[in-house]
Amino acid sequence: MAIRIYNSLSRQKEDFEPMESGKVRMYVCGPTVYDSCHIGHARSVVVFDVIYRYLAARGYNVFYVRNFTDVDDKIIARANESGVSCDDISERYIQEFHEDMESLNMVRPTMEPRATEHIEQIIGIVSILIDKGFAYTVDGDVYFSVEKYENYGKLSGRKLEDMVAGSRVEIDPRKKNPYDFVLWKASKPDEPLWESPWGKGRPGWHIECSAMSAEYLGQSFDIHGGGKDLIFPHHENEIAQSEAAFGKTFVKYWVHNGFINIDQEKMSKSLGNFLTIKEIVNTWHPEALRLFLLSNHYRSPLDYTDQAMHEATTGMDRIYGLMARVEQYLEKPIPEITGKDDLQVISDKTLTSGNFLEAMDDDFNTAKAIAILFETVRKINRWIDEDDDSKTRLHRDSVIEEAADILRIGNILGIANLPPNVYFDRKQERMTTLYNIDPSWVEKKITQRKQARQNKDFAAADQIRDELLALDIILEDRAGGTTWKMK
RNA sequence: GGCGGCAUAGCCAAGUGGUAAGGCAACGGCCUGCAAAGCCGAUAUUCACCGGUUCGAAUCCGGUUGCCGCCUCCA
Repeated sequence: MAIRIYNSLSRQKEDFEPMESGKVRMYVCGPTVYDSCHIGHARSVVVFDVIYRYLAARGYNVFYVRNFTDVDDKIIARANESGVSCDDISERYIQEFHEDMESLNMVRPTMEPRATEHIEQIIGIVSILIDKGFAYTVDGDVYFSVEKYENYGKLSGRKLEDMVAGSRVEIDPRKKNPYDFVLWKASKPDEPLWESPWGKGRPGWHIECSAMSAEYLGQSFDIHGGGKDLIFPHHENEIAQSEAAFGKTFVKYWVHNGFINIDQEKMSKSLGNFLTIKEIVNTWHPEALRLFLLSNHYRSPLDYTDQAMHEATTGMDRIYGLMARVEQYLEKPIPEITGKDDLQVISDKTLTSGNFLEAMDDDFNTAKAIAILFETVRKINRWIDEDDDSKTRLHRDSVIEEAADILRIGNILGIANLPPNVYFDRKQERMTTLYNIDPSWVEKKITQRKQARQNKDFAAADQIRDELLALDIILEDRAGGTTWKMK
């Protein structure tokens, strides 16, 4: 059973066969580090995180590169605005990016190279392109000549002729074709610069990815990913540069994730509807965000709303609620049940529940995978319900087996891997802070209510419960005592 | 103007030829002092609309309508 991946280049799903058997080389465009990361970055990064985890779980040895663009007009603008160096800006946002990634439970890529650390390689490729006649210099700038590369437009599905006709591109008289793009920019005052054969300057945007991917993955590699918006011009230009320079197929499978809207509106700075990862994670549990992001197919657009996050939160509560219940049922903590096995290889035989692998093999259908996860949750809840009356624990083995599946599936989706009490404690902490509620006061109320219930004074007990409910605090009377949670 | 995508229950959403997953919400039942949680049950004769192919279509083809994205920095 082969993994099938939708290839943006061929516009169809293809059987996945890596160039080198058992090994996958994957490059994903990382952020330009001039500002905080937003939910759009989160989606891209979570999608490829799951793809990475899944390929690893399917037994591939995955070499995963995600770059930082740390030299760029926007970084320079930021630096000049705030009177600090470009390095200060990029350092600061790289660090912030790593914090965000950690909060989202992201696996670190094999390499996280920076553009500025590969100037030598960039100059090397630009030189090759000039030597081969694909690039030309003007006043210290170097441009790629799109007309010289015959396949220009093959990824984005455009023809040069069509594009020039209805073009919105400003005409730069120094370019031979309006779609020629800059490989090397002559430096202006107050800009970072490097020595080059064409004078002092800095790399253009697209060339760094060609240079860094070649450096770590080779001139041909398996998977190149990024947001849909990067198809044109960024990835189109990468193909042109790399294939022109190296004379071989650049990438076998192009994978692009869809965009996020906020309340049905395109997210943009001008509309002021930008949501940073930090803002979201302050309000919602990071795993709820992951669940939300993975609940749609990765190529579809996805609408971020408070309601959607609420639903995802309820979903995570349900999963962790089940896990807590399993612990109670088996009288041991979850990690003991399964053993701690991060990214272990899984096969048809490993998983007993549903067709998780089938779902994921089909172009990483995480929505379907999540459905299987919930079906498993329901199944286990049912078994435990059935066993509640008996001392025989008839379903004990099945519960163990399928609870382990939940962890394995969760491990690939990057959710449900916390001990349940940690999840609920953190959630409660976050909520009580957010709502400004004192947990010890709640405990006091619960004790009062317990007293009332023991005295069969249910009116008083219910009054306390209503009082707490008014503050969005929900009580649950369980065998072991009353627990509470925030709505 | 060019290129591409989407339209499935109140909402979100999977499903690309064999008779509609899953989640949220709401409803009925079990459980409970009552709740909550959990479980069970009933919920789309039907997949924007029209036509075609087929024994059979949400799924393929043609057309219509509506929404969206890219073509400029963008995940």
